[in-house]
Amino acid sequence: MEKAINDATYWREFDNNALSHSMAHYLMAINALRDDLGYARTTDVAEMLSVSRGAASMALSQLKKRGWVAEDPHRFLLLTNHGKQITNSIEHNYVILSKFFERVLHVDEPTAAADACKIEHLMSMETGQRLLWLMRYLLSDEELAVRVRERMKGFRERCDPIQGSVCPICGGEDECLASESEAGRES
Amino acid sequence: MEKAINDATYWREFDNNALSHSMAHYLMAINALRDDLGYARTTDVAEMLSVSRGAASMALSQLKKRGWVAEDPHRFLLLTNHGKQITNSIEHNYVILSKFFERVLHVDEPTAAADACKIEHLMSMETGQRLLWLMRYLLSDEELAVRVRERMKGFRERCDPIQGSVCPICGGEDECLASESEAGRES
DNA sequence: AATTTTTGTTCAGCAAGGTAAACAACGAAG
DNA sequence: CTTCGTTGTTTACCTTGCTGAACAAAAATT
Repeated sequence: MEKAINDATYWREFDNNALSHSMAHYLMAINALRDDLGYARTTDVAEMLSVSRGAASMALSQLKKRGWVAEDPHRFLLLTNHGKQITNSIEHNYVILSKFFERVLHVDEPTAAADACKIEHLMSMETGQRLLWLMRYLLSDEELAVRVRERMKGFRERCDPIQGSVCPICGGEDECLASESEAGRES
Repeated sequence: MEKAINDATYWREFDNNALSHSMAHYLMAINALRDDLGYARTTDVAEMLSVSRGAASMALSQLKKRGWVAEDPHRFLLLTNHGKQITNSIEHNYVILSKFFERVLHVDEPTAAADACKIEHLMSMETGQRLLWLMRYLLSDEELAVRVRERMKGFRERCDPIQGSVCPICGGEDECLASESEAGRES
């Protein structure tokens, strides 16, 4: 049976997530800095993330304690193998999401980036993998994919009801898209 | 120009989000209880979310202060119009996401629900709307969509590289899907 | 009417994640 | 050698969101 949207086994997994949003960005900052500068220090991480050195210091000591971050002989920050794996998977999710939003859904770049950034560490690898499959297919040169893109272009522009389509949400016959425009965004 | 993944204007929006994950679920709990029981009290909300009555009491007083929750003449909890709008949009996002994961990506139900639950309040309405468009199209009876579903079934099963396809992530020629299986999930 | 239960609120405490300020330690420059 | 700037850590404090315990008020029972 399907669990309710408020089922406690689901809704509280949010906080129990293996890696918090901020921790993910500390890891990615180390990665980016080592690529850009060849090294990463606490101060550099703090500056990149626009947090105080104190906050960075404490967060990084947490990550060291968990075995995801270490220091090289020159006392520069370093991702451990485990840390590198985690970082890669999150960056991977970010790229999949942002490119999917931009190239498949044609969401504008800033919105795509913002949405992907919030979601990257929450989407399971399972879902990310399958989203990548879909995107690879829809963006391929395969004749069918090309025709779908063309067809979807018109669909998006006119937002026209598809013949014989049943709304995947309400199960109804096209009312859903219309009724939903009422639901505005809050302040 | 494209902003970096760690750009502070993006990564810290996570905490500045208009509505936190837990607040969203307090709102949805009220909604669900009024549908199920015809009323909603603090204790009912607490029980549905598996939190203490104290936590629910404090969270709800926050939501009242923000004007999203009120009390009816019988002192039962009530969503204001504004609160109702917000709740609807989040529930809408949840349904879009979970159905997209299940029916388009064929993710198993528990994973789809867990992922959707974490993301529902973070995905913009813009992106959600477009995702709905895509899903409506891909699940429609239109001849092209049917053929795509059939084609994707084989694609998923064999995970075969598509002829002439360029990996939307690395830009390369099919190495990306392979190299990515290294990136395991952490503990 | 008196007692017990349920309900809702408040309070102290904890954890995550920030800030600002104080401070130690190192390295370069006078 | 001393002084100054940078670096990294620590400390006190804030906010969100939870727990558990104490407590008041309302409902239900006896």
